[in-house]
Amino acid sequence: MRTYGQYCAVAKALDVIGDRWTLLIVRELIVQGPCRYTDIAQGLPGIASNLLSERLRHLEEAGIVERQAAPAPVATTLYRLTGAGEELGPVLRALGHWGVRYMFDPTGDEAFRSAWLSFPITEYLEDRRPLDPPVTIEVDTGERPVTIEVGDGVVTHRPGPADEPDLVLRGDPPIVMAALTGMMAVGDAVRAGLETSGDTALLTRVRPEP
Amino acid sequence: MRTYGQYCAVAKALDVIGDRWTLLIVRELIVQGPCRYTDIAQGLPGIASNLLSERLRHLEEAGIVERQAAPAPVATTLYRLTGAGEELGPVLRALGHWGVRYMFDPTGDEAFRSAWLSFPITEYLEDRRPLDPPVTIEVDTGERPVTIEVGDGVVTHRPGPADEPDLVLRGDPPIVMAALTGMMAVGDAVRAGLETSGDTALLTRVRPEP
DNA sequence: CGGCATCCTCTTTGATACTG
DNA sequence: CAGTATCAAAGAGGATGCCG
Repeated sequence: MRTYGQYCAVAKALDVIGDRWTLLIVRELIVQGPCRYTDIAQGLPGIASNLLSERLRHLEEAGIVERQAAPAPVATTLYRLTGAGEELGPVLRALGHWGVRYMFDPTGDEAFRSAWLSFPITEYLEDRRPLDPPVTIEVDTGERPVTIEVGDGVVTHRPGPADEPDLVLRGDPPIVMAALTGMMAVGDAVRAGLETSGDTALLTRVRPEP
Repeated sequence: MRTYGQYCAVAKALDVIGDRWTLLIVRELIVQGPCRYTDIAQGLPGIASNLLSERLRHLEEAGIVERQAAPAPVATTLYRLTGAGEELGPVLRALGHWGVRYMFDPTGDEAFRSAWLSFPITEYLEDRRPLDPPVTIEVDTGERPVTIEVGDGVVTHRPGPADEPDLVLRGDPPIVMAALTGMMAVGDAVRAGLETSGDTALLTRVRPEP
């Protein structure tokens, strides 16, 4: 294991989770919850199987991930974060917060999983009118749909379609991001390819202050 | 440039600052402020010169670092963080906060710069008795001394010795860290090699709640 | 000196194939 | 499904040389 050899909290953190792919594995375990090897792999398009295997072993030795022996019916190993692993949440949120600036560049042929929206949603959206009745927004980007529920001052989200959405946003991930976060006016977003159904005025409920 | 090719805020952040050494260069520019190539290099023991050069170029292209042409007398280039670079502060603080858990292992022959204490100090110490008169603590680890000033509810620190310290802590970095943060009782720390002069009871002023 | 560029060796990675 | 095995390519680390 290659270390920086520095007595510094930042360097020591990077010694443990600074290798390529490592933090993205933690990301998958945070947004997906405990899951199987193949679930992690499909959330990390491009990773080589040997690397995923090696990184998981390293994370286990470091006490960040633990593998849970097969429960009777599933008969497979589950990977889950330990307490120390969960405590990496703030690191990932800080990275995601900083990285949102790159989400509005036109995406070429990048991979996308709607679970990754978790970071922008929890970091950027807020319930700006907590006293108004709850609202459901469905986001549909071609991948799995995501449902955002807004009400009582909190914004939550979950995978899957909404039963009776008040608003549906459909389009490529960057255009949906721009519309959700207010980087682009709804009219401009629609002209750029966003499809909507429902009350687009509801977006002002969740967008961050300009 | 190698990217993850994922439309995800975290992955895109790591595309830019995920390479080896990159975040540590940003760390140096945060704790040292704007400085010269050699100042960065001496804060990064072990880095190869070509890597530092390449990373700085990359950071400049990414708009995280800017180089300032030689002011007349110094006749050398200064590197400084841009706004986007400063905004990496929360990322480094989150990493440092998480990494403090590794600061209490016995250090073998790790490099140490007292400027690196900046992260534990600002993350962990607080003024727990803001109404008491101000207090000055000097930390001396063999490297450059650091002075911590506590008063009016804020904890500040600066390089260099204190004029009239109320307390001086002297010893190897891990033992000083343990004493400062309260991971170890003062008596145990002294038995483990800590030297003190002044009023060790002042430590309760800054240590985090147990 | 400060700020690199080059060359060389060694380690890590990425892509693919294969196995219990 | 959950990995290992193999191997070519890329990157890291170290030494040295160059140039204002």
